[in-house]
Amino acid sequence: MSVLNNAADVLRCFGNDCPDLTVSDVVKLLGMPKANASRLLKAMREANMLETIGDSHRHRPGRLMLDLAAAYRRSSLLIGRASEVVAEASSTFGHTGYISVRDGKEVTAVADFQGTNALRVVSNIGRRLPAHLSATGRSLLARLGEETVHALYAGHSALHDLSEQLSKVRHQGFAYSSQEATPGVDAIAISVADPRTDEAVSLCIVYPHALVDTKGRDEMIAALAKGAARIAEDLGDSAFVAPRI
Amino acid sequence: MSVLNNAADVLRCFGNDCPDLTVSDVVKLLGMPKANASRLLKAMREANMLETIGDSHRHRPGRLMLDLAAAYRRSSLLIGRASEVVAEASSTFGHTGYISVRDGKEVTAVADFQGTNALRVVSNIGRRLPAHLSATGRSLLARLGEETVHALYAGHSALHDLSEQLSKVRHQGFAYSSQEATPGVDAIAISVADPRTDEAVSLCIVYPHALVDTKGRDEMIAALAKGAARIAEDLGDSAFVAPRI
DNA sequence: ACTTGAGTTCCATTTTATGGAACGACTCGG
DNA sequence: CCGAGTCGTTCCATAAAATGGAACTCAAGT
Repeated sequence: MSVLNNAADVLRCFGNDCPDLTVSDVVKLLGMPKANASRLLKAMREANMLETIGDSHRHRPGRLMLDLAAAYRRSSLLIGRASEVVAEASSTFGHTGYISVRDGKEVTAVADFQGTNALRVVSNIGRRLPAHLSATGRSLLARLGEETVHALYAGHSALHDLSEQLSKVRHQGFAYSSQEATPGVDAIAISVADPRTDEAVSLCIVYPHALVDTKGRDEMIAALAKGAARIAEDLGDSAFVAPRI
Repeated sequence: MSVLNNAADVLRCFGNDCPDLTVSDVVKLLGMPKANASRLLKAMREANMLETIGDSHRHRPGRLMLDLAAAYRRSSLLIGRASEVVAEASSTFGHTGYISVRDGKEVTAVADFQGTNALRVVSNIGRRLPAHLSATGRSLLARLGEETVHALYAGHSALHDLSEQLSKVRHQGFAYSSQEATPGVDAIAISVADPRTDEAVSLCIVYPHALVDTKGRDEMIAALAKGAARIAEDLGDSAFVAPRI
């Protein structure tokens, strides 16, 4: 089913900095004969996997794709439970929260809860980030064994640093970052898993560095920790480490 | 490219009340030989369009699909502008807001903004609703010509009622529903379009009926109307009707 | 009018999908 | 422990696709 793989490759092109695609974009990005690219996009259009923007030749994901992320969320008890916790914490503290999943060396947010404070971190749902460069990602990587992480990041220059960070996360029970991915933005993240389905998600709160002191941070960690601990207990996540602040 | 169509049909199965699919579900729903269903799901799995839940035979949309809704949002200036307006209104009034698009006779939310009030309407992003049964849908249908609506709803028993409702919407410049789709929930919706791309979106606020009187409702209409009017002006939406309260 | 670039269509060849049937894995009830 | 039922996968010859080079259209830009 090489068409399917080609179609998937096209969809993968809609990355962080590519809101739309033309036939020649696809030719360039995937190195495909343009006859194929043309027919492929046409077929994807007819299947509602893509749609053209206005009457231009630019394509974006089609209506069919709009509901799938929601279906993903609905398929997972774990995501639902985690969303309740983060929604509550986001509402209480006024900061933006996420639920994220890991996919190899990347993490993606699957749900977001906008903060209510005047100064808040803007949601970036649907953007893939390198797992090792964010608190969310590290909280998820920390769930993997030391060896698994080594295998995943074999040959990666950041492996040594990462290992140290992860053992700290494993010990603390939460991941923390201060102004790492974005200047002025701090994040806390706690992961929890559903052993029945092998899923792991990260509960994350992001907030402006200038607005929160250590005490405020610890209150948020405690709030997430409490919710995560209950989820871990209910679903039987024996690997869960209760955060120690 | 019939595989693509079959794959699209499978994805379409992830509707409102179907969080996951097995091979036999696909056989039943699509009337496909089970050999094909088995191979199709396998291929879709390998293309990351689907993934299995844990080690069961149940499938849900794959990681590849998670970012596409976000890519759709990013591809549209109109959605971005509309999101700003609704986020602001949602934050000001504390009620939940949406941005929705129409797809034939259905509407889907593409972005949502959770309310902050203790009693608020829970977001239902990614659920397809019949356009004629919601304020959001009617605000979008009202943009179509009378004839287009007739063609779209030809033979539909609700056509007569709908026509009346739509002419009211056209005249008022906004759509309103009280306890229509959900008991106790009211909604206001205003649509605006980008003539450059032929897109139309609906800006919508939903709120508990018991919490808002006519004055409060009119304030929200005014807030949405102001934002929508600015978008209409900036993008050149000449069909926009400024709401009269 | 000529060039350039993007997109589509054509056609013979190769590759892939199709679906009936056989097969393997698992569950339930006796 | 057996057999019926359900579910999913694999096999195979046939039928139906995708493939890619080249020709073609269309719309700028010079």
